[in-house]
Amino acid sequence: MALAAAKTRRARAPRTTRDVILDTAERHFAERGFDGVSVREIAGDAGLKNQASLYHHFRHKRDLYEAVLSRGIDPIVAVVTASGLSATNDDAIVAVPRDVVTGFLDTVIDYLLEHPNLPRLLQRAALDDSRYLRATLGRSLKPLYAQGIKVIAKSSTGWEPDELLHLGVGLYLLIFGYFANTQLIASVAGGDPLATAAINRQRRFLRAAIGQLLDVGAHAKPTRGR
Amino acid sequence: MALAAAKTRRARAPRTTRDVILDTAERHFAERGFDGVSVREIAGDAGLKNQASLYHHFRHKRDLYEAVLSRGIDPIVAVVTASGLSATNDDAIVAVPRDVVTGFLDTVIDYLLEHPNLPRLLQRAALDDSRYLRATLGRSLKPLYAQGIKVIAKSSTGWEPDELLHLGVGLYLLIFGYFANTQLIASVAGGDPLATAAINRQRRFLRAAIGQLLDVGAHAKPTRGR
Amino acid sequence: MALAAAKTRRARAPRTTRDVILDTAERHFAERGFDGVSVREIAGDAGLKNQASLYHHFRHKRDLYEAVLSRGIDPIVAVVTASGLSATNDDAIVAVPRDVVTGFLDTVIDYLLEHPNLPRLLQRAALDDSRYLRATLGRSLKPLYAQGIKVIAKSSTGWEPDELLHLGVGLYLLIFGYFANTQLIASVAGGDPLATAAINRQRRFLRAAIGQLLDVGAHAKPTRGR
Amino acid sequence: MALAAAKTRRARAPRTTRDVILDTAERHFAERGFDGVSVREIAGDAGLKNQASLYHHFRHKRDLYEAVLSRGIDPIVAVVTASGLSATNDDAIVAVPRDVVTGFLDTVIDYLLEHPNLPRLLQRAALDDSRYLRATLGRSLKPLYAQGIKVIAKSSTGWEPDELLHLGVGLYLLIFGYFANTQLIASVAGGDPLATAAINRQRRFLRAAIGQLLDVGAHAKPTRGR
DNA sequence: GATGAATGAGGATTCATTCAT
DNA sequence: AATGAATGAATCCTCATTCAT
Repeated sequence: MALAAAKTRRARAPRTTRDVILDTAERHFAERGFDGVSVREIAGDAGLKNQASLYHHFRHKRDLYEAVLSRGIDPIVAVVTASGLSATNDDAIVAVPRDVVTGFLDTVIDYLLEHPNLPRLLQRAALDDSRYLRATLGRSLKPLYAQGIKVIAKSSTGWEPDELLHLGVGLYLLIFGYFANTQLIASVAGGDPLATAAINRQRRFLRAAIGQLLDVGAHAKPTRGR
Repeated sequence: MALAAAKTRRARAPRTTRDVILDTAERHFAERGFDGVSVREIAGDAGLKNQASLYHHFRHKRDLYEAVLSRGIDPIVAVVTASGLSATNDDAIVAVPRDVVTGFLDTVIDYLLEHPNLPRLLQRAALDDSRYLRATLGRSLKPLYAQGIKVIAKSSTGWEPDELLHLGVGLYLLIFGYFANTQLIASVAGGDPLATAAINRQRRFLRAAIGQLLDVGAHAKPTRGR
Repeated sequence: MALAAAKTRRARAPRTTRDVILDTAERHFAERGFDGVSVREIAGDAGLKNQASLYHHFRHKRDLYEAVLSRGIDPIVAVVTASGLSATNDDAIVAVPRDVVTGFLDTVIDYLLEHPNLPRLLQRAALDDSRYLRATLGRSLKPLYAQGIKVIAKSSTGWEPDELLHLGVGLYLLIFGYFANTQLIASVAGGDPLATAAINRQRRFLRAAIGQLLDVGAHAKPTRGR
Repeated sequence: MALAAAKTRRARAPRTTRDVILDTAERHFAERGFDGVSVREIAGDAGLKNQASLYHHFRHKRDLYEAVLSRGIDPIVAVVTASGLSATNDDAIVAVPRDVVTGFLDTVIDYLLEHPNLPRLLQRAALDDSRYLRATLGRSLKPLYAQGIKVIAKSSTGWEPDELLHLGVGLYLLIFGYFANTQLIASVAGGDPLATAAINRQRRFLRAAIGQLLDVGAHAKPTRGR
């Protein structure tokens, strides 16, 4: 399928200089942020002898950054879209069976494991006042979120309509937050959060947790208000 | 109570230059990160005529940053510790009743609302490979997390022991993630995530969600393994 | 001969930016020392519009300084080595006839007159705790000194072996000290120590003085000890 | 005598802050030069908590430097003047017997050993275009040199009158150069040039060398001219 | 497509010095 | 006599970017 094809291409095809630059930049931007990385570093680590060479491929540092972001975000959007959790026609949206959720989770997690820089990269972009995220925001992120909320609405029980937005955010945080904060988790909890065993625990935890969150069901929710 | 007193003091007491610098730096670091802020900016916004003056109070930019972090983290740790969710004696740890959880949530949320820079500041620090977080990590964050896991263990049902670490991380992400990502949420979901109505929805959502997550209860969890 | 050729090349060849920087830096470092000169000054006097340009050729001020030192010291070492006062094979070392000493002196003095910054530059480096001299020290200065002592041993009479090290230092001081301290000498003795007449007197003085120092000979040396 | 008294006073008397500053500054200026030392360093090492305190004793860094120089040079001039090598009345100048030379040498060397910073300090000042040395120059150094030449004239044989100026410089270089360049000597020759054994060798060397230089005597000097 | 060289602007930090206390 | 605080100017060095080759 798409992912395997991409993987193969990435491994076999003679990567262009542009791709090497993008890969290097992705890693650096994820690790130290836009302002923490210099064009010189990226160019050097990409095997260029001179920063000027990089400007042949990207007119500005910002352009490079946005290219890295797009290249990182678009496939994720595609993965989510392709997972059967969304539909182009609103009427076609139906409740998602639990095994589809499980499949979706596994697909996303697998993708993040293959692209370990992405979660941090996105979290950083999100913090940066969406300064550089703007380009991709309107185009793909916003509709994706809207679509996701609709699916959640169909697939969950017991939530008030206005709580669904918060549930959507919560699910996003649970899924991506773990991978974006591996450094902190390692420091605080010990062990490698990306080790196979830890990942499997996280898979189980996410399945159970999301299952619980979708089905507030018969549970008597505590008194609200305040 | 303590918070009100602090608020008053903060407002009335003749703030020292050092405090003004810290406040200004906190805001800037939260908004644009360590590398995105120049000492000149901080000094200027703090009312100093010259960056040199700042160096009279902090020997390095990094020192200032760490002072900002400590000043931000320590009270949070104190709030959590004082919330009745922890105990110095392990044997004294008991299951936390739901209304205590609710009180804890309200306290933390109130605190974060009063210090709106903190969540982003911490999220940024967490992403930075904990470079600058290290100092505070061992001292307060790590033991706080360990303590939290024990409380969760007593207060939850249906989780395997090795899943508790992930549950702890998940609860942290749900609570702090919302406040750290208000920019992104505003962009994607629209509306001001810090408006009173939104905050109240988030309070309700968190109460219900955390309730659900603590009680996996009789639910049949999906098959694990993989 | 070699010197003339070098002189011509220096004057005619299209000097590279790097060479211009080195020349400018040499003059400034000699006149005011490493700490007394700013990179801005050097860059400006070298015709660069910006200090940043200088950093394209030398990564640090210190690197520039060491390049200046090496470029200054190495030819002197070469001159001394080529003067017939040394030999690669220790067995080949023989007493140096007086006219060879005279020739050596003239060569060295001619060289110093052509590079009037060198003596001060070296004297400054020597005072600086050899901080920056280290690079050149082990490589050329130390072996040169060792070799020189051996030649002096063969060419002198009447000195105890352990006094030869001091004689070597003394000869060095006599030869280079005059050129390194021209400013002081001018102030104290009046006149221009680099005027032709003064230089000729210094040549005569050095010849006679070195002759005397090499041949303690039949002279009854005063009682020693203490 | 005077030196012993000074020594005692230095050790016993409650040194004033001003003296502590001068001592500290002397050491630092000798080691790293005027431009290589900051007022902050001197103040700190002198036990002051703030640089401002230093300005209570010296209005400018330059004033402090000149005070250090004067305090260092004046006693040396006094020592030389008191050594019997000079006279206020020109007619009273007579040839100096060799044992007086020896006594003079020992006195000077003893003094330099007690004030190990002085030689480097003076050598640095001499290199600095005598910028800061000028003040003291006319007052004491110039007449001292003139006087010294007269004594040398009476005490030496075989030198042409116009060579005496160079001989005077040469003797100065031999005596002070060793102590000013101990760092370089240590690096190049190995061993500690200020160890007792090395100092004794230097004493013997200087006695013999100066004896030789004063008495060109019957030696046939090489042909001059050029 | 790549690179050596250059550059204006700005980075953090230190400088000597002053002033009120 | 001493010091905390402040400050303008300067420090070394790096930034992103451009241009000719």
